[in-house]
Amino acid sequence: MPPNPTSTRRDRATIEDVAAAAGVSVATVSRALRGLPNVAEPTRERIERIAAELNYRADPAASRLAAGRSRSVAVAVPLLDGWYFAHVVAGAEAVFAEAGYDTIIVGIGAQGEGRHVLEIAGPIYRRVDGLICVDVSLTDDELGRLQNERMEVVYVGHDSDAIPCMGIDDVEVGRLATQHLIDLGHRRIALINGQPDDVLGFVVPHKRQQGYESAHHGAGLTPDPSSQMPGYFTIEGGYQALSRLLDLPDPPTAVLSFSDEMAFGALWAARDRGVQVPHDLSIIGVDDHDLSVLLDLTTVHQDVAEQGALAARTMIELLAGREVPSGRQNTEVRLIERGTTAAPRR
Amino acid sequence: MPPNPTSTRRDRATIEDVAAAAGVSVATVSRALRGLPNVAEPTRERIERIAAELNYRADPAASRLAAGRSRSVAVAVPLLDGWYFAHVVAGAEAVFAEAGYDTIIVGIGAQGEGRHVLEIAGPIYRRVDGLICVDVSLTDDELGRLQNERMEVVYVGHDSDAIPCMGIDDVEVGRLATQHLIDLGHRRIALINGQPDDVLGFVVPHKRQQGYESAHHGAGLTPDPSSQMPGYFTIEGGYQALSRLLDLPDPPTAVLSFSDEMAFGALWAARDRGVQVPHDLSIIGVDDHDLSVLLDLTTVHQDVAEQGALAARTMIELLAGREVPSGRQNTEVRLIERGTTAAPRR
DNA sequence: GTGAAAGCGCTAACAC
DNA sequence: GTGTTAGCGCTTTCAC
Repeated sequence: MPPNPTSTRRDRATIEDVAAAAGVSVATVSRALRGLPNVAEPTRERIERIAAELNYRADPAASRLAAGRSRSVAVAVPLLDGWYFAHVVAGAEAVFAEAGYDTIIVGIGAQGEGRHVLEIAGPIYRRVDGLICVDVSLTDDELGRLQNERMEVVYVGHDSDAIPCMGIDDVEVGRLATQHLIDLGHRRIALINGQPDDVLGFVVPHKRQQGYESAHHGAGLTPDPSSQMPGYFTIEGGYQALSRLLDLPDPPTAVLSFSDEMAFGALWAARDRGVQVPHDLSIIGVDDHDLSVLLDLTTVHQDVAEQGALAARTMIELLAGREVPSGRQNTEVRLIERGTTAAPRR
Repeated sequence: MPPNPTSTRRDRATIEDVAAAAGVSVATVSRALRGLPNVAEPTRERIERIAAELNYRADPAASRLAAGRSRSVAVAVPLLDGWYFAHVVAGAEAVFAEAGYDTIIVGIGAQGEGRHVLEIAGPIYRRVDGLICVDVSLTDDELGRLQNERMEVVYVGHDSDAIPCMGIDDVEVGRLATQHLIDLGHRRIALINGQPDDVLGFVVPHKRQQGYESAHHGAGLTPDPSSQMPGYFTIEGGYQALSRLLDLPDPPTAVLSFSDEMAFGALWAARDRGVQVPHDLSIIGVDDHDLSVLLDLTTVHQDVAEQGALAARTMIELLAGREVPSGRQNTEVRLIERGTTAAPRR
């Protein structure tokens, strides 16, 4: 075979090239470049210099294969284009990038009709060191299988006592928002919820609903189940939900929407119907979406990017083998009073 | 060394397990499972059945190392939480997932101050087969280096004649929006642009501005450079930009914002100032953001998710070794007239 | 149509 | 503190 130095394989320096140039073995190069002990300082410096000159970087596939770690994590979300999910992912990605981890995104598809984690097992299998599930639930079996493959799992939104979970106090969110409406004098408070009835143990709306109910009970009121509509966490869903609520024989004077995006849809429906907000109807959301201030929407603020960042930091700790308390870690929420809520007209 | 069969390595079937169970060699298993020729149909079926039973999937790191392809792509975006970027990524991810590719997201950081592609080389180096740059530019040198490593590159938004680019006709966008305002009778039409002066050859605002200018010229008008403000493609930036425009000695009667999010900021500023839209001021955006209908914003519609999907399909073709025409592939745009534009008051 | 064997580029024992 | 070496699990010639 003729020597063919200018062919395809001109590309990249390997660890052997660095070792040869530095006059050491590949093992030493590997140690030096990963900051492991047992490398003399002058040796390390020389190797680092040469590696830089040669523009060498370890092939991730090769190190994954040899070491069993890929320095990448997956973030699973129902849909990528929702405001909430985009912000969680953004928060997580920034932290992971900083720490040298790659972020693989996996869209599960909303409404449970989509791919389930059984299927995302494909992208995830042996490809990532950890998985962050954002409002995506794993069955015990799935969780067990992942952990059996030495994968770390962190939840955002969902709850579990087996693994670390980031989120907010959703019961408090429901309570806070409902109490605000009750304090204003409302008695018929409708709900724009998530799914009609909960598909995959999506616990967030359940908990918010608990808060909604407890606020009612605390005021000696009984919530009316017939004024609780699914809004699917979309603008369109919120529109539909409020439309139906307004068709009720005894329509509500106020509505709590479990997301700002659904509240936007509700605002839209109200406008289409000629219903004056807040005079005829008060609307309160949850999230404090970037546009809520513009639409003057009263809402419960949460820091979504921070939850993503927290999840990422927790994951990094876990992957570093450090102990992390499983269970919930909540970020603060607070009521933001704006113009879409007021006392009922009578 | 004592045999230790029950230790850590209990996890997963390897290709050898499948080969043994099927009574064939690993080579045949590999061929069969990847749909390559030269496998007898009964053999293939048997192998597929056994692989399924054993829940076998090829280790991606091992195949990457052996084959040089990782079946994953990177999508680089300035920021992940903008509406536009979230939708491009969502569109691309769905297509990639369908085709069995993993999607790695890489946030570059807005405004050029962030990490540049030189640095994203880290996550990207030998880790992905291709890179989609969304409003992120590569220098010729960077592009050359990537291609030298046999990576395919596709642009969304940006322009290049060396590689395939997805987008819209940005000149037409600027022209269409400006013409709409001119047709309504406006003569002092301000602009809310992207960066103050263009950092990294971000060509999209430039082209929209060309359209803005050509519409002016076509009507015998001369655009006023002093009424062109940077809005940084953020809500906040749009707010600031309109605030400054309203402070001008001779404020505009209409403003074209190069994104709906900036237009939302402008709407907000107008409201804060007590400026009535559209009576005192017309505002038109670009995007047709999900919330534009709610804010009754006149805008130029584009299908963002489709651009991401197109980019992904193009990338898949490229990676399959099929020919793809380099150069631009535009999706349709159209004017959506809503309530924020009207004839000037006098 | 199928198998044997040589790597892909790295990490991790272990020996020195 | 450094080198040797045996894999990691797959793909891919090349024989048969």
